Amino acid sequence: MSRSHKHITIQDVARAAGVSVSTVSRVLNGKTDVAPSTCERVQAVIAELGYTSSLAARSMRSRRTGVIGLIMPNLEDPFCIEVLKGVNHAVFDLHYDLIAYTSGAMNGHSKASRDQHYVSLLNGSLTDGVIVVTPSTADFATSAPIVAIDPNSASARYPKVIAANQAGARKATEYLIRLGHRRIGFIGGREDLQSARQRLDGYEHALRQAGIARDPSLIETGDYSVESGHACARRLLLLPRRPTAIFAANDQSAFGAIEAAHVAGLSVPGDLSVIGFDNIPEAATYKPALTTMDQFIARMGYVATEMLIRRVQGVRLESEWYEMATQLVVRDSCGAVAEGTPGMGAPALADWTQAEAERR
Amino acid sequence: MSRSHKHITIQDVARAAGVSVSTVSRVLNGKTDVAPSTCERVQAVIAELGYTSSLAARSMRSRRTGVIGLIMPNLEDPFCIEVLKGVNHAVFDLHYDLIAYTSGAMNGHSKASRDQHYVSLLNGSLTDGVIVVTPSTADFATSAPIVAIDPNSASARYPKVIAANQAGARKATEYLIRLGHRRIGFIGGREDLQSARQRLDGYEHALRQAGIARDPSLIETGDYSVESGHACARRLLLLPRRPTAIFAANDQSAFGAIEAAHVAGLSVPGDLSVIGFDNIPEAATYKPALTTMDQFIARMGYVATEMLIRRVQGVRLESEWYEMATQLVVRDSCGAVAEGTPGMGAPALADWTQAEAERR
DNA sequence: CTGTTAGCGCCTTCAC
DNA sequence: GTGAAGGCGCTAACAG
Repeated sequence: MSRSHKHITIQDVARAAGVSVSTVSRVLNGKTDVAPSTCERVQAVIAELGYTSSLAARSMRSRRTGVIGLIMPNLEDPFCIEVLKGVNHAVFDLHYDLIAYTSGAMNGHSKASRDQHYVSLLNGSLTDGVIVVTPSTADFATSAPIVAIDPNSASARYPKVIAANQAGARKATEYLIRLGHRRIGFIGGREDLQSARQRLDGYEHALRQAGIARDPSLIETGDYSVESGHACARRLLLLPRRPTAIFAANDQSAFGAIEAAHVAGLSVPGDLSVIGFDNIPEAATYKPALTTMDQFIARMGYVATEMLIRRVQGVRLESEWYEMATQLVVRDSCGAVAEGTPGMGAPALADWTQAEAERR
Repeated sequence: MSRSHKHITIQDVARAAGVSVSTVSRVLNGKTDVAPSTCERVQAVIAELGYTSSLAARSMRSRRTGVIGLIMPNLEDPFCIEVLKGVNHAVFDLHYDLIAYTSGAMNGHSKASRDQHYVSLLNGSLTDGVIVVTPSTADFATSAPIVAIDPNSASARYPKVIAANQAGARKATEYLIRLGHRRIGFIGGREDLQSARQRLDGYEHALRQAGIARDPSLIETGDYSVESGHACARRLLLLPRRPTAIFAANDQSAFGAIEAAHVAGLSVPGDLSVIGFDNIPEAATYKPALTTMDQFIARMGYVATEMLIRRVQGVRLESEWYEMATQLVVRDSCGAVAEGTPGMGAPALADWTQAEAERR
């Protein structure tokens, strides 16, 4: 199988088969103008030598490489992982290859530096096109097809797929209202993301619709992390009149909020209802299982890949913009507001400080 | 920022800076023999044009590309995801770039076809080296450095990192024994994996040590999936004398086992103790939180990356073989065996069929 | 049908 | 210090 320790190239194949490199190249690319006998012989040699053409060389010479790139800001983020799964799936179905690219950014690499990496990949034309998750820039210097998932700016000029955030957030809030809640806290996310703003919109819209007065103190802004969810929820629960429900704009914030509730000695959903957004896999196994808005993240990845590959193949997209519908997933973290809910109208302060003290 | 729609190449930079391409190449690669003034000017032009050298061209010409590859068999697998995180982290710390490669395998692509992809990547010298997770082949036809994580065969000739599976499984089983369990079921995994066999070894070793007779009917072989864990546990629980505890050789099997227990109307850990292996993130949030052996998967990825990069840089490894220690993580899925545990000595059949019927 | 000839963008001698 | 020339592995015109 493996005997040589040197790269074996198209030349080696040509020599072994007694033909020229171009002939080998032809059979490699499935050109039809090759004599069957020659073709067969070359195939045999290729198989025997275990030769595979170099992506680097190939992509330098030809337009099409058959691989698409995925650029993700943060591999620790379940959202990205879900996207990755969906893209992976699509790439498989469509007979492409995937190269997932990350500049190792976990703690905020500078945007400029990340963009540098993006361009590097694109510029290299290593890939036929690229999917960018929550891009930090609205404008890439490249001619290669790009599709964005959950872009940060409405002005992005390339095709994008994004969830129906406004409608989803509205539905989530309405669900809480239907459960009898009137004081509903909101934990938002990174303000640079379009989706975060849309979810806040949806929340406010639902409240207005229900005739509930807007209370700015019920609106917290975090960064979509568990920690920030915890911190935001803590502030909410310390309010003179604490909310009976919290809508966290992503699942991780919701986890943080539930954590905070437990620290405060509040039970979920008994004393506090919490609804999330995303429906990441952990939501189903969390304790309590999280009621949330599914935005079908993996499917977003799948759709984005389809769009990209269509563009790569020169097909005009019927729409530059795909909106993924959302769906309420009812699990165990929300309940109807009880008549005499403890804490209703009083801060959870007492429980909290006691609980905190115990943790020391 | 982005104005041109054409790839801008080193030539463009050279022209704009009024120097030759070789000079640009020199400053690009930090050669010292360039006049400071020239260097500065070139840098400025590079920045202004937003130029980045093409990975494809670079990797074709020079030995070092500064990127390492990661080949994973299956993105749906939490194990792989964890490895990915660890590798990503290390790559960041060591100032390399990462290209994660997957042949889109979810449903078993043939091994041959996957290997084809592996070789393609390696052969292309796009990367300086590659990390392979649970490789399906013990022998790659390439000279590029490789490090394997959790290899399938002891005979693999390249450096590897693997958990102390035997010792870990022993500790897990001993823990169950210490809890008073005597009938301990085992749910194993893919037999092609070295790790799976080692875990079975550890289990049997611990039993022998404790003077517990070996009962082949207590040993089930699955494939590390939730479904197979469920199926295996079902068989175990249907035994004339069902086990009071189950050691599942990975966390997903353990989840499946817990599922099966619930379907049978058995509570965990009340009626049945279940311990896993891996400590994937879901283990902590599962209900009940899973007691398991931590094998520090992400750290395995980190270590593998360090080993690989050391090899890439020509440093001789002190050892070709890194064994990751394991550690017991006690959570809520195991309990002491109760005196009159219901079902002890009797199959769970009655409950089962009833429960199954209800699900229809 | 097949071989020959140009490069793709870049790095590396080797001159000047 | 800097430029010119050659070639990495491959594909895409051209010739035969």
